[in-house]
Amino acid sequence: MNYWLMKSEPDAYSLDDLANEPKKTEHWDGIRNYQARNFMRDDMKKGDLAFFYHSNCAEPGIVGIVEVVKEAYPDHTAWDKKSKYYDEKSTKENPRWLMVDVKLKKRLKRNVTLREMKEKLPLKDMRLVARGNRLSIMPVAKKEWDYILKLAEKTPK
DNA sequence: GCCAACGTTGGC
DNA sequence: GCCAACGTTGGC
Repeated sequence: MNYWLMKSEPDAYSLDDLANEPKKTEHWDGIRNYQARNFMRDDMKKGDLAFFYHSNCAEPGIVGIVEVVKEAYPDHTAWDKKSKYYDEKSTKENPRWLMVDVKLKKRLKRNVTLREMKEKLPLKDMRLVARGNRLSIMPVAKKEWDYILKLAEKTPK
C-alpha cells in the first residue's frame, strides 16, 4: 500500500468540488507530465491513499485525504478537441495519458500549509518542499504521512 | 502579476 | 544527442 500527494488548483478543482460529486468520486484527469503519469501507471494501486493538495492559491497546503478507487486507465480528455487537455498524439489505440479515480475519504481538520511543512525537520526530504518542485503527483513516505496526519490534529503554533 | 525553476520541443 | 528557446507550474 502506497501513499501519495496529488495537487489541484482550487480555482480549477477543489476539495469541495470533489465532496459535491455523486459518491464523492471523480476521475483525476489532465495529468500531462510523464513522471506523474508513470507513478499512476506503475505504482498507484486501488486502496492507496493520497493527500489532496491545493496549489497555486492563497494558502497552498494539504486539505484532505482521498482513496484510489480505480487504477490507471486512458484519460479521455486527451481525445477531446475541445478540452484544454487535448493532445493529438494520444490515440485510442495508443493512449498517451492516463488517469485514476479517487474518492474523498476525509477532510483534514485544518489546512496543513506548505509554509508549515517547510519548517518541520521530519518533512525536510519531502519532494513537495524541495526547491522548484513542480510534480503534480508524488509519493509520500509512510513516516511523513503519519507525521502530517498528526500535524493536522494540532492547532498550529 | 512576477519570475525562478523546470519539462518539452525542435533545430542542428 | 546537445542545448537554446519556449511554455508551464506554482510560490510569493
